[in-house]
Amino acid sequence: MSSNPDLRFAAAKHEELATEKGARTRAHILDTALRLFHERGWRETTMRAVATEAGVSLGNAYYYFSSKESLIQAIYARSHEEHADASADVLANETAFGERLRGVMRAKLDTLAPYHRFAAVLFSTAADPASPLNPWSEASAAVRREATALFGRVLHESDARVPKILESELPELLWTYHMGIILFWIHDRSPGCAASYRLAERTVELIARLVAVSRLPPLRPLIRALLAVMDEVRGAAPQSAPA
Amino acid sequence: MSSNPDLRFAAAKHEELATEKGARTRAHILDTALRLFHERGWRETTMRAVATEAGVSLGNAYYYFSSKESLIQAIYARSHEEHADASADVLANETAFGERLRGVMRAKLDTLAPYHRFAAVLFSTAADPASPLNPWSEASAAVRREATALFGRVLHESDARVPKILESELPELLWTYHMGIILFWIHDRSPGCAASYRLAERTVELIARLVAVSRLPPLRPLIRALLAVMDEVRGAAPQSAPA
DNA sequence: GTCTATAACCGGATAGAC
DNA sequence: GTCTATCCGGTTATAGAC
Repeated sequence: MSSNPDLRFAAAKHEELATEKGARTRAHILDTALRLFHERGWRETTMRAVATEAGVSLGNAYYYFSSKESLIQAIYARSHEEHADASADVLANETAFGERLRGVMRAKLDTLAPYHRFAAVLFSTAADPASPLNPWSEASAAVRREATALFGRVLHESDARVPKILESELPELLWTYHMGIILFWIHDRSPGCAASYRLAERTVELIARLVAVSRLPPLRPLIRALLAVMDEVRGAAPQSAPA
Repeated sequence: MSSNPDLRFAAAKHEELATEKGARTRAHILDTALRLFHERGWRETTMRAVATEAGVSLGNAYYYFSSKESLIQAIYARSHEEHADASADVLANETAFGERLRGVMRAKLDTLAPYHRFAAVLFSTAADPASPLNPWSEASAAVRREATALFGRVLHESDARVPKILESELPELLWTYHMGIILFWIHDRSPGCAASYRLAERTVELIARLVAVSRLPPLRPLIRALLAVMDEVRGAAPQSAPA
């Protein structure tokens, strides 16, 4: 995993290939940034403040993180790992499809919680097709693949029986769904993001039901049409990230 | 419409209440900005360049547009009006639901075309919950309502027969769908955005079919669950826009 | 080569005079 | 309503230390 240059560019460059001290400096800057983002928010935290608080010069901070955004990229990768860890338990012990999905979605919201304060910026820069943070960008391909695989495990090691044509596509559909929940969560101002948890519960149930009825004959052509659309979407828009 | 302060704040303030000259200056700055965004892109166009090209000082440009983003807001409102105009024809003459929806979606893509070059920024800032450009924000409420009403006309003046419980909610679902198409379009790099048109065609057909089968008894509980989720989503996340 | 620092550049935004 | 002058913060150039 950490050998993947897309996902782990900075880590590979500094934590593996470079010196011990460099790795520690980098980690320290990242931790400091994370703390300041929590305390003050994203816009309110200047790179100068991050550098000062971390006890390094501004130029040095930029040596490790090429931009303020790239700090987010590092946080993004960290969050994904936390989610995978938090999902391990349900994935190992549950067999019911609905329960597995519910557990993974809960784990997602749980692990995201500490980032809620500045998640808006994370997502909004991620929405820019030109940004490497964009989920469809090359830079994000590795994380996206891994996350999709996670949803693949939700499905394939479960008791669910779905039509063959749908089976291979469903993980990606589930990943897209989970992005939708995140979008909602970003806007969620309810205490403890309770609304997001509730929404996840309901939609998980809805999806479980949809999966259950997916074998009904009259729905077959609809599913086929849906998959055709997905192919279409996947085929287009593979832009790289221009500077 | 222009009496609505949310949608038309700047316009109301300057085009209606202020002087002739001020209105002309404002329009000229906006036109200049639009041209420069086309020619150079968003990031590459500086406020200084806009001011210089428009023949005004930097401070003066900021007198009319409180931020670089607020230029986009003005463009956003303009685009919506263009869409409504371009949709008038199909809405007046077509009766088949699928055809009406197809026409309105085509009109959307047609009218959006000139903005494709810098649409990414438009959308990415719009994804920020704190941004007034956000479709769910108070500032956008008026445009959203109008756009939803447009999709209401697509449905209600058509020949489609849908279950009662769905009838009142479908317009908002269609609006959400149309946002999804826009998201795709933003990423679309195919010549003339042909992929987006194709996707719209396919999804319109898919939706028409879904609407047609929506009366199947076994789907009734699913629809009910879907509507419950929509209620949930609507209830939450009504954040205002902090500075 | 790896790391750190200082000084400067650039552009968004604001203050305040006219 | 318009300007000039200035601030502020992201980013870069570059020089040197280890």
